[in-house]
Amino acid sequence: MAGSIGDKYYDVFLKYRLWLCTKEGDGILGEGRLSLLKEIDITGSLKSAADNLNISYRKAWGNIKEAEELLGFKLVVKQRGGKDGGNSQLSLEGRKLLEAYYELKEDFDQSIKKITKKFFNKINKPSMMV
Amino acid sequence: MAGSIGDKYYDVFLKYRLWLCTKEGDGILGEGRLSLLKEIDITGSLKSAADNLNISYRKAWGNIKEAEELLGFKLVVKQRGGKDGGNSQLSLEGRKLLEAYYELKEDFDQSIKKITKKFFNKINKPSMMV
DNA sequence: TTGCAATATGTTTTTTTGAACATAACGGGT
DNA sequence: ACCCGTTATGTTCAAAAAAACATATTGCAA
Repeated sequence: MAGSIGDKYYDVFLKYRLWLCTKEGDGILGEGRLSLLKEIDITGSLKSAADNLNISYRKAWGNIKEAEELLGFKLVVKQRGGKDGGNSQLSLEGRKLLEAYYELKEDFDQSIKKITKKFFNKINKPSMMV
Repeated sequence: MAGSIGDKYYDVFLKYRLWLCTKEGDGILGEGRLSLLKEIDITGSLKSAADNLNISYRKAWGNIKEAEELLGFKLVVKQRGGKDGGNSQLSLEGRKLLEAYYELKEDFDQSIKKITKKFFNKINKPSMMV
C-alpha cells in the first residue's frame, strides 16, 4: 500500500513488471505468459489454460509459440488428436523456468517492500505538504 | 548481463519497469514522464524538454497534464507569453518526486543485480541443459 | 468411419496508442 | 500596436496490438 491515511500519496501505488527479453529488446516472457505456463501445468491443456485465464485460445497459442521461437527451445510439449482431443504439458525447461521465475518474483517482492516504504516515507514527508 | 558464454540463456536478459499508479491501476508516472520532468528541470521549458527527448510538444504537454490530473496537484509551474514566449519549471512537489524516484530506482537496481544473478544461476544449471 | 475435443494457423475487424496537423492565447520586447 | 516563441488544446491520420472469426488437422473411441 502507498502510505498512511492523510498522506498526500495515500492512494498512489508503486508497481513493477519483470520480464525476460532478447538482447534486441523483444519481450520473451512476462507475468502473463508465465501464468499461462502455470495454468498449462495445472490443467494439462492449452485450451483450458486459456479459458481459465480468460484469453482466447488463439492468443495463448501464439504467445507460447513466440516465446519458444525467441528462446530457441520448447516450453510446452503438445499433442493433438486422441482420447481427449489432445493435451499440453510443460517441457522440463518450461517447468524449470516457471519455478525460477516465481522464486525470482518472491525475492523481488521482498526487496520492493522495503524500497517502497522508503520511497513513500520520503515523498510523504511533511515538508512536501505545501 | 544474462550469463556466461555457453550458458543456455546467454543472450536472454531480465528487465523491469517501475511506475506510480492509482488504485484503479491507471499509470501516473513512469520512466518516460519522469525523464520529461527531469528535462523540464534542466531546460526550463516544456518545449525544449520535448525536443530534447524527441517527442512532440503535444504529447509532452498531454503527459504532464494527465499525471497532474491523476495526482491531484501540479508537477510543473508553467507560464505563457512574455520575454521568451513562456517557460516551465518543476513545482516543489515535482522536484521532490523526481528526486525520490531516482533514489528509488538506484535502490532498485542494486537489488536487481543480486536477484538477477541468482535467477540466471538457477536456470543455467547443467541439469537444465537437456 | 464418423464424431469429438484440442491443437494449429491464416485472415479480418476492432481497439488502443501514438503521431501529425491546425489554431488560439498570452505577454514582454521592439 | 505588432511580433515572436511558448503554452494550451481540439482534431484527424496512421500504426500497432489485441480480439474475433474461420477452418484445417489429428487420433482415440464408439
